This record gives sequence, structure tokens and C-alpha cells, in this order.
Amino acid sequence: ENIFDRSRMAPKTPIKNEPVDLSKQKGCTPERNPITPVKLVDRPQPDPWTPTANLKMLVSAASPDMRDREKKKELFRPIENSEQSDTPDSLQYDMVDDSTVDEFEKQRPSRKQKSLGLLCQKFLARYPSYPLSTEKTTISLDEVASILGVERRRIYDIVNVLESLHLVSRVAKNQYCWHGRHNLSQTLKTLQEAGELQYGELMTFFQHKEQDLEYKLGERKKETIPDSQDRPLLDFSEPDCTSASANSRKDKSLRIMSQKFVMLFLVSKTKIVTLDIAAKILIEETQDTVDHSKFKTKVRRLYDIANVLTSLGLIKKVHVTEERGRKPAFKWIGPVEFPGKTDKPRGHSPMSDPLPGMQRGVCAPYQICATGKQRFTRHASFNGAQPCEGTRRKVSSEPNSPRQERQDEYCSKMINLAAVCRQKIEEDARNPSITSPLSLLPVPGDSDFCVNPLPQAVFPVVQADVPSLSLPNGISSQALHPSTPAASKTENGKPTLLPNQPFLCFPSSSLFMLCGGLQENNLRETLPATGDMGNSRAEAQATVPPAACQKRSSHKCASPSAPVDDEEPAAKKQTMEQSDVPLSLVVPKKLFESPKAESAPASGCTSAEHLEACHLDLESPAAPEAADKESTKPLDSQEQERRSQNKDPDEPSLGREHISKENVNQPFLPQYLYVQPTAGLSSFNFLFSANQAPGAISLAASQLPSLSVPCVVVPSAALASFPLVCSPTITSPLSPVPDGSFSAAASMNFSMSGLASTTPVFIGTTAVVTPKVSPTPSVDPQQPAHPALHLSPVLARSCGAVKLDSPVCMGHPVTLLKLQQPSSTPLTPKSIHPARHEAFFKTPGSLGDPVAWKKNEGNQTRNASSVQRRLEISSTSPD
DNA sequence: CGATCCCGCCACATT
DNA sequence: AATGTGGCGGGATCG
Repeated sequence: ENIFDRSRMAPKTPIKNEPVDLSKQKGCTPERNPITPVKLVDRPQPDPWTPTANLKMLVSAASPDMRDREKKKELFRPIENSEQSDTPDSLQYDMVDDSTVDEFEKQRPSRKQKSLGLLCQKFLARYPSYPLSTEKTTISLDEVASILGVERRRIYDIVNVLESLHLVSRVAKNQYCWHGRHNLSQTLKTLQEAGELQYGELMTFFQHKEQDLEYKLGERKKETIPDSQDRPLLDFSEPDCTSASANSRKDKSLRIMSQKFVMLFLVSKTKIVTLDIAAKILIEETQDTVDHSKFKTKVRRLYDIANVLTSLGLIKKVHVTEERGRKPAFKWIGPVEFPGKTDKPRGHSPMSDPLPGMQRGVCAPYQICATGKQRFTRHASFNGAQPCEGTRRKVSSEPNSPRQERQDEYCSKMINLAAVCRQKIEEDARNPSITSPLSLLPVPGDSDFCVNPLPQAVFPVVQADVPSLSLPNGISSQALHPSTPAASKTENGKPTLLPNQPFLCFPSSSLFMLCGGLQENNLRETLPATGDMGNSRAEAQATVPPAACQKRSSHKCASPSAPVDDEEPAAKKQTMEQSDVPLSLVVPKKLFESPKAESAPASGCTSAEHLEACHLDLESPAAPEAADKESTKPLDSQEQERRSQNKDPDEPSLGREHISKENVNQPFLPQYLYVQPTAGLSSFNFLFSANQAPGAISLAASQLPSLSVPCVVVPSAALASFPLVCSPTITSPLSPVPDGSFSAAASMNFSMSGLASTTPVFIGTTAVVTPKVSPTPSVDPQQPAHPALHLSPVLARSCGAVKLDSPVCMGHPVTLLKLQQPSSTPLTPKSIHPARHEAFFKTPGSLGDPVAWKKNEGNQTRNASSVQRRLEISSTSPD
């Protein structure tokens, strides 16, 4: 048969005129000497020939049929084929000639011919990789489906993945707009950033382990999960939040999975991701029961996605040999560094932009949803509701594109990740040998603190935020704990997790990030100036829009993630660069989420409030489960963001406290400080600050080593439960602020006492600090943010600072701040504040929850109300 | 026999 | 209610 064809073909005219870029397609044709014989017109195609006929033909050529033929050919392969044979895989279709064969060919199209990968190639062949900006190519699903000869369902599979990378966007029903790869790098960059936040640690983790993931996800319960998520991922979701409702399940898997999957590659050092790991990570639910079936389904979907990505030339299939044996995996072969990326102006994610139609609303919020489980419920409400501004949405206005992303999912996924990480960690703990570079510390309730090591290890910071689940304080902790309470000690000497500790310490990383729940938005924005920007922050948000916008409609919504992504990554990167190490972030992802819900209270976040809130949180650890969780999470993320922000500006970050104080001035304060390690400094350094280190470390007290962190960390609400110790006294050169402000330089010491509640956080101004930090070249010390965190006076007051000498703190006088206990706290922001915030942002549970308020903090930024709030607060606090 | 993953049912969303 | 979307998983193929 083939022969016939061939014979015919040869003569045939080469039809392909189309410029479609076949370039990608491989080699097919070239090999053939003769020009590609294209299929001829005469092909039997049924289609009525329309103007587009050419296209169709081409397509058809490419189509499966062709493939079939080819296969056949392979089999028999007459002459010409022989040549081609070389490039079997590639898409040969071009060359195809085939029309002739059609008849026969079909006979038995092998499965391969029908593969999604091929289909995708054909699909891609129809559109230029880099279309002229001027023209817009619209894609009609029906048309394409018919042209390619497949059911529409299959087209959806392709388009959904392409959409996740912003190569196309949905314009209307049945209509997609082709964007090409112009924004691909941006999208990837965004994903990378988001991925680092979300998965960085995990991946690192896994990889370290060699990817052996033994853990079984199955067991983990949701509870464990709670925290990790954050919204970070989101990526760009285009969706506008607004339509929140829209979110529906759609956003569900494919699109999101695809993005996440890509993120895993981008975050992975090896650029190789095994299917099973990816599946585990992507399984959203808490999956306590990780049913096997679920896993299988996930894997199936990943294959679908992988096929499309493979067609795009972004990944290729490989196998990794692990302990267990060989496992299927994929290797990223796409761009790793994104040129433009480097810095996008902070803020917004590029991704959003690309999408024309999409609304990119940012829906950031989603993740935050914190509760993992529920997230599915449409957050839309929240998202859309407040956060999303109409404005944005409208802008985006699209046809109707409903798709918004449902970030919820993300949340859930995040959770899963967290769970996974957790497991790993646990495992590690058990097997010290393995130890991953990072250690986690579960943070008790507050996720606020997280220390992240940027560089290498990552682990999720999980904060236990609220473990509504079981652990009041830190969920994660429990997981960890089990293995070793002692863990704190770190098996390898690495930092470890302290069981109850609020933060995580990462050893290697050059940086630690402390995450407090803050709003990210604010953070980011504030970053720049840190200090003063009260207004700016507001502005920032406004300005930021891109970022914020993207995801969430408004700041509040703005899920931290988005911003975070952008910025943090940057920060991290910076650090990384220095270290070289990939950063791992701890991700607090949650913050964002919360905003919406709890934002109200949180919004207040002003320092004082925050603090209080924290306290509250602590006190009521679990309280509202979801709420707490969310809140906590949000905090983390916020912190991160902040941190990142801070860092950007300069190191000095603001402590929460500091913030609080400031917040009067500024709406948002960065909650945490993060310090970049200087070259000289090792991460450890951070941990163990020179000054205190000795003592701290030794700390026998609880056996917990205390850490000195160069950075100041502000406790988030969660912390509240823990006493904070601040030792301003220590050398803080700056020490300007009497109240409790700490110089930026101040290092924090965390003592990890076993008890979460008890664990005090020390903040020392100690000189130890990393060099960089204190001086911060970039920033003037003076600057607002300037160095230290200041505890807001208010807080201080309210909290009552106590000086402690904790054993831990060794010689330094430490000021311990106690957080007011919730109950005690007379003023909680929320109480003080007008309800309205609450109304908006808060969720039901939020009020009570400290956590919630944290979230809110971030949110508040945007509104004047926040300001008011502050004022009020301030006034009150004074009392 | 495990890895792939096509196929298309059917639920949910949008019109 | 009709139609668009797309989750999902049975079970066929591939290797």
C-alpha cells in the first residue's frame, strides 16, 4: 500500500505552503530528499474546502491518519520511509503525504497515532510560535477538532494545558485566542517563583532524598496538612477573581495541575520530576486516604499534561532509577532561566499580562482558603467579594470567561504538599542519615515564624498554623514530633525542628526567612521603604495592581501569593545567587487566603493588633479550625512576602512588632525580618548568631537550642503563644526605639523550647547579626524599616514586655514580650475596630481568631478603614 | 506486567 | 433544557 502511496506521493505536489511553523516539527521532512511531498490536495478529505482548506489539509496531513500511515510505513516501509524512519517519533506528519493512504491507513491506527502528544503537535503546528502581536488568532475548538479529526474532548485536554502556560486564552465559548510563546518565559518565570514558594521546599526535599519518597502519603491526614498551602501558586491565574463563582471546579485539575507540574520542574534542581512524586505532590486533598485510585487518576492526568508539554518541547521523558527501581519521570528541557524575568517589576506577575482576555484576576485569595479541605467551596465569594475589585474584573472583562482559577484547589494542594513535606521531614527525622538539608520546625500555632533557608533546603514551612486539626499549635509539628521531639536537636546538626517551635530553621540556607503573617501585599510594597510607606503601601497596592491584581482582585485578595511570588523569589534569588543554592522557601502560603475571610480583623494587623491577634491566636489555638488555619497561613505567606520585600529594599525588615508600631505610620509592616546571610555567613550563622549563639545553642534549657537569627522575627499571632524575647539591649547600635523596637540588625534568637507555647522568641539586637543585615548597604538604617522591628509600643505595653533572662538567652538581657493573651488583651484590634472591616473581611470565625486578623492585616491595607483602624488602635493602645 | 493513556461517560457550568 | 467543559477512570495498548 505504502508503496502506492509513495509513488504517488512523490509526484505529488508539495502542498505545504503554509508557514506553519513546522520548524518544530522535527525532522521529518528534511530528510527526505525530495521536498516534502505533501499531501495532495486530492486527499479524500471530506471537508468542504474552504478558504482554510489549506490549513486543514496541512493539519490533516499531520493528523493521526498520517501517523497511522507512517506506522504502517514503518512496518513496511518502502524506500522513502526508510529514510524517514529516522525520525520516527517526531512528528512526521509533515511530510506526510499521505493522503493516499488514507484509506488503508486507518485500518489500524495504532494507539500512538492517536496520542495526545501527536494531536498536540498537530495542533501546535497550526499556529505560529511567535505570532505577530498585531494579529490575533482565534481558535475554534470545534473547527480544530474536526480538522484534527478528534473529539472535542481531546482538544480541551490540549487547550487546557496550553492555557495554563498562557499560550492561549479562552475568549469565549468554544473560542480560544492563540498567543504563542511570546509570554512563555514570563509565565514560566512566574510559575517558577510561585513554585518556589509552594514547592520549593518539597522539591528540594525530595530531591535530596534522592527522591525517594517513601513516605506514603496515604497516611497523612489532612490535619497535617493544613498549613502549607498558600496560595502562592496561583500563578497567574488569570481568572479574575471576581467571578468567583466562576471558579468552579474548572480550575481544577488540568489547568492547575499543569501549572503545578511545571512549577515542580522549575523548582527542581535536577529538572527531573518523577511522575509519582508529582502525583503525590499534586494530590490535593488531604487525601488522608490517599486512595490508590486517586493516585492513579492523578498519574493519568499527568501523562496527559506531560504529553502536551512534551509536544511543546518543554519536557522529555526519562527514567530515574531510584532505590525502588526505575521510575518514569520527565526532564525539563525548556528554558531554565528566564531572561526577562529577572526582575519584573515586582509585582505583578507577568503571567497575567499575557493573557489578554483572561481576566486575570487575581484571585489570589484562593489559596488561602486555607482550610484545605474546604477550599473548594467557592471562595469566590470571598475573592470576589471584597478583594476582587470590580475594577479589575471588569477590566478583564472578557467574554465571559468564566474560568477563573479556582485557587482553592491550590490551597488544597498546598496542603498536600505540606503533608508530603511533612512526611518527608518526619522520615528524615527518623532517618537522620537522610536528613534533608532542611529541617523543619513546626511551628506551633503560628505560622508566623518561619525561618526559611532560601538556598537549599526547603521545606515547607509548615506552619502549623492552625492546626485546627489536631494540634493546636502546630500541626505539622506533630508530625514531626513524633519522630523526635528531640528533633530539635537536629540530627545532623542541622537545624532542626523543634517540636513545638514556631519556626523552622533551616540550616543551610543562606537566608532565613521569618514569616509572620502579614499581608503580603503590604509587605511587598512596603518593602521598598519599609518604613514609611504607610501610604505608599496603599499606593503600592494600587500601583502594584499588576501583581495584586492578577490574582486577587484587590490587595486583600491579593493573595499574597502573587506578590509573594514575585518578590520573594527575587529575594530568595538574591540570596541564592550569593549562595548559589536554589532557594528554598518556606512557604507560608496561606496568608493570602485568609485575607479575604478574616481579613477584617487582620487587616488591622497593625502591629499592635497583630500582636494581640497573635496572642489571641495562640491562645486559641485551634479555635476555628479553618479560620485559624487560614489565618495562620496567611501570616506566613505574608511574612514571607514581607520578608522578601524587606529584603529587597534592604535587609532590614520589619518585625512585626516593629511594624505594629509603625503601622501607625504605615499600614503594613513587614512582619518579619529576614536577613540575608552574607557571604561569609552560613545559614547557621543565622541560626546561631554569634552573640548569642553560644548560649543559645547551648541552651540547654529545654534542650532546645536557641537560634539566633540575624533577622528579627516578628512573631506572628501564633507566636503570641510564645513569648517573645527581645533583647534590644544587646548591642543594638540603633536601639533607638525604646519601646521595643529592635534594631533591624538585631538578631533573633529563637529558643526553641520544646514547648511551643512557652517557646520564647528572642529577638536580640545582638551584634551578631550578619554583617549585612545590620548595615544593610542597600538601605539606610534609618530608613523606616530600618532595622529593627519595633515593637509597637502598644504592643509592648499591652503585652507587657518582660525581661527575661531566659536561660536560653544567655547573657543577653532579653526582653521578653509576652503577648497579651487574647483574653487579656483588652484591645484587640478587632474589638476596637469597627466592625466593618470585620464584616468585610472577616469570616465568621475570624473575629475571634487571631489568625484571622492577621490575615486581615494584609487586607486592611488597602482600605482607609485600615487606617482608621490604626488610628483607633493606636489611640487605644496607648491606654 | 507495569507503564501509558485513549476513550467517552457523565457531572457540572454556561447559555 | 441544550450545549459547553472537563473530571474521571475503565480498560486497551505498549514496551
